[in-house]
Amino acid sequence: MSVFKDQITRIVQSVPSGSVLSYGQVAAYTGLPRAARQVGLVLREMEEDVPWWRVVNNSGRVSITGNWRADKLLQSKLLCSEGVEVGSDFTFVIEKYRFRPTDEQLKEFQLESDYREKVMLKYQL
DNA sequence: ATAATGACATGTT
DNA sequence: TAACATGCCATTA
Repeated sequence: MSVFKDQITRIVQSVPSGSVLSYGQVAAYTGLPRAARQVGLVLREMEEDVPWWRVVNNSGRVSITGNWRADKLLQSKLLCSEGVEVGSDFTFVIEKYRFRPTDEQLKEFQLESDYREKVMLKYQL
């Protein structure tokens, strides 16, 4: 298992029920802010105990495709069951549910302090 | 080594 | 708004 996958696992597992975060956000927390696409590729093969459905497109929509064990409808249902109001067009107001880690949580992602501040700025509303 | 492949993001039309 | 184009980069073939 690569470090990248390992980090993604930890990050996604730290997201509470009812919250969501974008692929780019996950990427940013791994220290590779431009690796959003890879996050999706990794999630595709992820373990069962990782709440993959809380990871969404930054524009506020469920964008999952080409996965044999999960599709947009399943993800939408899972999110709805957690209180995220997903419309029939698979969109929702992301800023209403976006996961905003505490300083403590961010530190657990082991990022350098100056980089950590940038990430904080980018994803606070 | 090299090249193709995307559950993306962002800026331009 | 929404569609399109371009940049990205860890994996895999």
